[in-house]
Amino acid sequence: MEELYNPQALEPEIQADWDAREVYRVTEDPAREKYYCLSMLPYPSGALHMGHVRNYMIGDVIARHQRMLGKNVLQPMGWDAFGLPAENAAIKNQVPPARWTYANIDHMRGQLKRLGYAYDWSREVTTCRPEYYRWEQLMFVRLFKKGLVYRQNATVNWDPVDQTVLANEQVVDGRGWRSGAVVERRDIPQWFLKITDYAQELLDELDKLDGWPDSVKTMQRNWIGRSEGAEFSLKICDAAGAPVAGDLSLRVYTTRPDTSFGMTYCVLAPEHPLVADITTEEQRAAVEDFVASAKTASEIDRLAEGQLDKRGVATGAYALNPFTGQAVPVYLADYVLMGYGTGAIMAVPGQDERDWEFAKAHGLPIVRTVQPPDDFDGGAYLGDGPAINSEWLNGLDVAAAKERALEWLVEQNIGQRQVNFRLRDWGVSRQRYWGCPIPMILCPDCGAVPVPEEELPVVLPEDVEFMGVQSPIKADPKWRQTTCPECGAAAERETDTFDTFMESSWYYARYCSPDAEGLVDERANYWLPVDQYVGGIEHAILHLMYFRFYHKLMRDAGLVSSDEPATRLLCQGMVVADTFYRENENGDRDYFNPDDLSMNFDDRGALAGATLKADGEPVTIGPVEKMSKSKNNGVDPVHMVEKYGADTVRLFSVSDSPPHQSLEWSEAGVEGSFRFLKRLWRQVVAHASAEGAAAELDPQALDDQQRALYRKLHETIGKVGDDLERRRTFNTAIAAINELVNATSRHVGESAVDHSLRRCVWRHVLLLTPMVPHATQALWAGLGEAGDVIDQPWPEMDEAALTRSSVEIVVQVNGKVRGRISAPSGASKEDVEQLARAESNVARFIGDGTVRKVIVVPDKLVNIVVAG
RNA sequence: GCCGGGGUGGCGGAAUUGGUAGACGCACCGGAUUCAAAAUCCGGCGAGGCAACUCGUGAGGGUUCGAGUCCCUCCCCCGGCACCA
Repeated sequence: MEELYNPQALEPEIQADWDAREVYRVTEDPAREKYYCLSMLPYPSGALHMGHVRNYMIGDVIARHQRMLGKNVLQPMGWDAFGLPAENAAIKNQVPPARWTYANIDHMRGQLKRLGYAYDWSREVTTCRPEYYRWEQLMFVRLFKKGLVYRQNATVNWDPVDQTVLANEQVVDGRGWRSGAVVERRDIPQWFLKITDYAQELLDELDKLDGWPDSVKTMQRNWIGRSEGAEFSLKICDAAGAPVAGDLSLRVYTTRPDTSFGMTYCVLAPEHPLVADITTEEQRAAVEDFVASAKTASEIDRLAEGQLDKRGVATGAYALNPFTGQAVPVYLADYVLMGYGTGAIMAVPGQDERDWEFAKAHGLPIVRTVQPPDDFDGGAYLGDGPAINSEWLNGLDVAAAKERALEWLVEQNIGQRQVNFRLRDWGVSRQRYWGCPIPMILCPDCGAVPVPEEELPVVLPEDVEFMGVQSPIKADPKWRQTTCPECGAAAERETDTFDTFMESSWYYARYCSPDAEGLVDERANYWLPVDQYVGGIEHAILHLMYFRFYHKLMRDAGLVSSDEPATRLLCQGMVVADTFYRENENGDRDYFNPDDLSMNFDDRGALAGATLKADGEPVTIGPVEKMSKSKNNGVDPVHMVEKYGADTVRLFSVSDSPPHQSLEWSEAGVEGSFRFLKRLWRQVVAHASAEGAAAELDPQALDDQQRALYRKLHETIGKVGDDLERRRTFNTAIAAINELVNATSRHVGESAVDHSLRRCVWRHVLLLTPMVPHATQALWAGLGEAGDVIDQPWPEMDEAALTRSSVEIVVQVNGKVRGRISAPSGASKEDVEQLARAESNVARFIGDGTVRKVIVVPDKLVNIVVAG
């Protein structure tokens, strides 16, 4: 065993050994309890950053701990390899997206291995490979046949110069990022998955996900946005309430049918199909004008410009309020969205803030139908109260009036109870090249026809010229042209590709049977559901919703048997760091990397200033922010591994804050972790060389001091296990181990029992193995122990070791600590009280006062309440 | 605006069920070692006070023998959603 801790020498050696023996490879074994620990797969952007390192450490600690607890642990890794950055890189570097992606994967795999993560690389998944995406295509074809897929027009950003669709992030200030042309909104046909069919189940089962953070569940609930109300029809009429030609009617959705008597107008969304039919001649020009302006200005643009005023126009038409028999005007306004409910509303300004504002802006009447409290002086009243101005509803509270109004609508046969969701169907078409081809054929006669299953996969050509304007498969007639599988006529392939969320919606299942002839095979049911999923909170809604949805699709296709894909979810915090910048002449900030700066500290050690090494001039210290390229505050993990070794980087990345909180990167902190490992190493080496052959410890032979250390050991075992498994607070687990190491180094006894005791403690470097697997392996071997640390059983806490003969009890007088006493463990209330009163300082504070009450918390605390 | 999570020393954070506030680490200070430095080891480290003590967990109030923890009012920060009828 080396005298000095030398991670650069020992880590690669241990990693090569793991690799050669494939120690993290697992197979299904029904006789053993399984544990599936999964971290969200990375996009192969080029190099690992600190965020990756910390994220994967969280999963690695859990996986390694579970393995030592005896479980059959699956921890896989793969690559979310399709996506826009590869296209951007292709343009910048003149490399085909595939080549750039595969090179990045090779590089990043090497980096992951250097950090020592316990992955089963035999199950690696790369989503841009046909062996992977062919099954995604098959699933899509089957979903199409099942009626869960449809094609419909949807709006995209269209660059009229480049003649291409742009992703939202490619639109800068309303212009195309390359061409600079003003981007248009254009409707083109796109593919949708019917996630809304599963809205209710996706909502209901959130209640069963006890192991998911509340924040994520709340976000999903809001996103699904279930609301209960009524849908009903109103007849279109003239201003006098007389019927118009064509017998038109308007259907509206409301959550407040109780307020129907207060309807003073109706509103249609600008895109509503009824608009053309009901608009009167006098209003036609104004309506067309409004519809055109509503199309150009997107909601988001207007929000950004603060234009939340209620724009709208009268159609000239009227609708008959079935409750009152009165005709109310029908307006058009862009505060009503075509995509929700029926795209039309009854407006009740007395009870709805948006309607109130519109009514005020357009001079429309307002009728209150719920009596507000006397002190209410606002506009629309949204609270509870008795119904007023509502004939047969008058006097009922909101809930009762809702029910009564609903019953009435059903009796009249004009409406019914209706549940609506905000959740939209999932648009999966992307007009990009670097994605999975959508396996559909567009036939002029038969329409959209799926590619026959036996012809899958539809392979995306990888060796292409790609300039970033036109997708190579859209540009290539040979790729496009095919024949219709149904009628045999000439037809064209769909040239859109899937949203990359499609690949990341089922990769976790593919890992279970990576070579299956199908999406998955029966092995999936051994591993699924995932026991612990780890990933960023930014995926709280989209990915984690699609992931749940796709699991249910696979379940309903008979592929998996569970209802939910993951039982426990941990969303890790960001890695953040100080920023440093100077303002340039344009008023923009030029950010500097900490590597290029000299830091100055004040008397108290706080960062007081920094200067650029290059010119010696000061820079401004900015706020602590997420490590990023744009803020130039990133630290290269590889550089850190070269300097300190993987174990130090691993240890620090989980030491300084709990996993779900952000971690402030501090090189001084990294050095602290490094110092700890060096200190541990020195002590174990000293023990192994001087006391190597110590006998097995006999707990009965311990004196008080020795027993105290032995107790500390077992307290630590208990705490670390609990922190790693239940609480997932790795920082406190590490702090506890730190305390144990400190206590052991202070233990100076030299007897044979002391030697045995120390040996017993040092064998428990096992507690650090999940965080620091290389160093603990070397120490384990150095202690003369055989085998791999990663396969040692997790230490068990000895309850008997925790017992104490006497305990220190805090004595309070009127809630303030006035003394400490030593009492036999488990002493009676009376005995403890007597000891407490006898303590001199306590006695002083009781003085002549009358003791009113004595509270005793056994073995912990006494509080003596004194009056006077 | 609505929803969720926070606010504790110079800093990151700990305090798990209402029971000793500040574990552990960083920074800093003092000492040992050294020709010297680095490294290492020992000690100190919330504020005020010689001390006894007093004060102290964003602000104010409350419940309690006892509140960082529970309740009410308010301020600030972070994240999500944002005309969803």
